[in-house]
Amino acid sequence: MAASHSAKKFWKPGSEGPGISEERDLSSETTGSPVIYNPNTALSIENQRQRLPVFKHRNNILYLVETYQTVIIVGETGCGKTTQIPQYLMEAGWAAEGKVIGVTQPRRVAAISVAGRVAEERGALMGHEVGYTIRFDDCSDPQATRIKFLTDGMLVREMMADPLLKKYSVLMLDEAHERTLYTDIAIGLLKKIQKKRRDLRVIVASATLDAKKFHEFFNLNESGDPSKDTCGILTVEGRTFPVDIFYTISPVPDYVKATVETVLKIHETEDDGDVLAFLTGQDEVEKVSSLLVEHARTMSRQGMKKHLRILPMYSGLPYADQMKVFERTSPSVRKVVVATNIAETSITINGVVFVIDCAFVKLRAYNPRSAFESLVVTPISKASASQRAGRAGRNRSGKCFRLYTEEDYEKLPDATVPEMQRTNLAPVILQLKALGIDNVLRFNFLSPPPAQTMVQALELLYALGGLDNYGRLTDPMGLRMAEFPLSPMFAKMLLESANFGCSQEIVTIAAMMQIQNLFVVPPNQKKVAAREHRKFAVAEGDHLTMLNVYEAFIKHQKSSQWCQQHFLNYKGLQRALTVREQLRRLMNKFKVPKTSSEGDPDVILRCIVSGFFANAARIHHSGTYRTLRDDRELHIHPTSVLFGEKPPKWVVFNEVVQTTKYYMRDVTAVESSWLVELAPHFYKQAKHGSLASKRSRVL
DNA sequence: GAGCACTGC
Repeated sequence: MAASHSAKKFWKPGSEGPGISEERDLSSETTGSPVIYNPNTALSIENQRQRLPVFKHRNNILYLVETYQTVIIVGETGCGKTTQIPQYLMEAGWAAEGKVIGVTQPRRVAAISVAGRVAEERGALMGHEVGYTIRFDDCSDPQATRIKFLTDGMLVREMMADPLLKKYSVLMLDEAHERTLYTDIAIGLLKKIQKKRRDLRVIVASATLDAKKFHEFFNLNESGDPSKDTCGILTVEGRTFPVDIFYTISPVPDYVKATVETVLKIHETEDDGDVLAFLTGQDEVEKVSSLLVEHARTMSRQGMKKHLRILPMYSGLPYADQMKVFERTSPSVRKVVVATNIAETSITINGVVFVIDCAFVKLRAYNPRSAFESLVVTPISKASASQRAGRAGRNRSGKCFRLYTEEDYEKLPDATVPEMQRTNLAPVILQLKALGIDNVLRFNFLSPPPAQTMVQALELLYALGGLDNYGRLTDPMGLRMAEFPLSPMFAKMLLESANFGCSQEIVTIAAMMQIQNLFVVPPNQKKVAAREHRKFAVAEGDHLTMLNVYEAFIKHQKSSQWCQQHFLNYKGLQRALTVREQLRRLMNKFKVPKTSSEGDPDVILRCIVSGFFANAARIHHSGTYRTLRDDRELHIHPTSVLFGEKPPKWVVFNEVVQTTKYYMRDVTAVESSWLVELAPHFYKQAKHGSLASKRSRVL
């Protein structure tokens, strides 16, 4: 770990160059890309394993797991905890008698790549002794697999079939400091399981900041005598390179401009090494990229020897363009990746030596009063700043340019608000109920969500018929809804679809709505793309438009070329096929018959209303929409096919996103009579043929 | 007239 004792130096983007360095600690890091083993040059696997920092702690880790029910491991980047600890446990006998050592990851790719590495180290075929389980891809063997990597969401699913997780002897929750929704749920549930299963061991792998919180949460010792603690802590040093941190002298008025200036300054004054710049959204990424491309052209014309290659990176970018950031460049080219937060944890780009950090991130927020989610540009946390800086020190020592003052850094919160406290909880509450947690308000949350958010969730679940008057899961509706890997409104819509005679179409629509960025819009071909997309549009709205796209995709033999011609997300559509198949299987399980509307749109729309009635809006004389529930102003999202068209009187929508205004996404025109008919417990007929929510004032 | 952080089941 680097000491922070050198003189603090600052620089100002656009004026003087970066000054002397100050080294700082870097926080723990994700298990990144798979390591490639070359038998000709590499050390023997055994030798490599012993050189990892975690190896020195092997016996201590085994002692702690033997002694304590829960062990918190603070493992820094590159210490080897994820790949080694499960192997130590297996070697010590924790996988004997058919027991399994489970290791969770927040992301699918991480689960696969880490499993691959461990299988390779053990000389095992993937899916036998070592395996992984993620949605749509179970590469494990119930008899043979001893070490199993899985996503934390998958672990929560497994609890529905096996509430005490009997097959596991140890569960290690990796990257717990990220505090993703499912990691937090798993943590709460595991604490409950541990009370019934004293033999179950839990290892929480986390960054320094959160270790104490995890320890307090898991320690069941109330005697005040530390020798009776049920939870231990161990810190394992990492293996990363030092990163010098630079702050600005004064606050930066415009970080978009400052990012461009800093890239150019680095290019002029610094040695070789690629640049990674963090911004908050697609717009900013495109803006900075295009400005830099202009500068790069000018510099080439002026005969600058070293070239700049500018690469935008965000999740909505077409797959082929995303892949470009991983391509190697020639030594005469400096790669500049301009990215959203996707580059903070989800992807790792090799060769990055310089990081530029604007101090902001776009985060989901949930307003329990309006029941709307929004995306808000928020200052990052210190943990996040550290994570971003660490991206510069993976291959050799690097530099991080923070576009804010050290004083402002000190004001940042230590950690990001856990997802549990920023999201709509209806899916979580439904799942907890299905797992037998009757009183969800008293569930042992690591960070309890706002009570009002829970009440909102309970009300919605009641309105959907998933809960009864006593808040108990209904049988069969609630039980079945919980089995769908979708939010409760979708589950309700699917389960009702047989009553409307359109289960085939509804399964397709539900699957299509799970994919993001179905319509691809390359920034330089906006008009052509829009023209192609209009070909699928129908007056009823986005749901039937998506159905059209899917059916056309099938008609054209699921061709990737056809997708490209029509600016459609091919990988997304492939995913929709898989999701659809999974949903179809669940429908069969619940004996929902296959029926088709045979071209009648109304039955499909009515079925959508049966799930999404709570998300209804009517046109206001001002020309904008108002929610039926509480008369809030809404607008049709510009990505909707209904945007710019003659606005229908009544609509239902999938979700609301708040940016500059409240926008409805995935919008479909409906009849007001359907709302009263299909949700009589929710709406009643008011004066003047209008509708009113039973939960708010009559309009 | 105008907009889409990132995961996961």
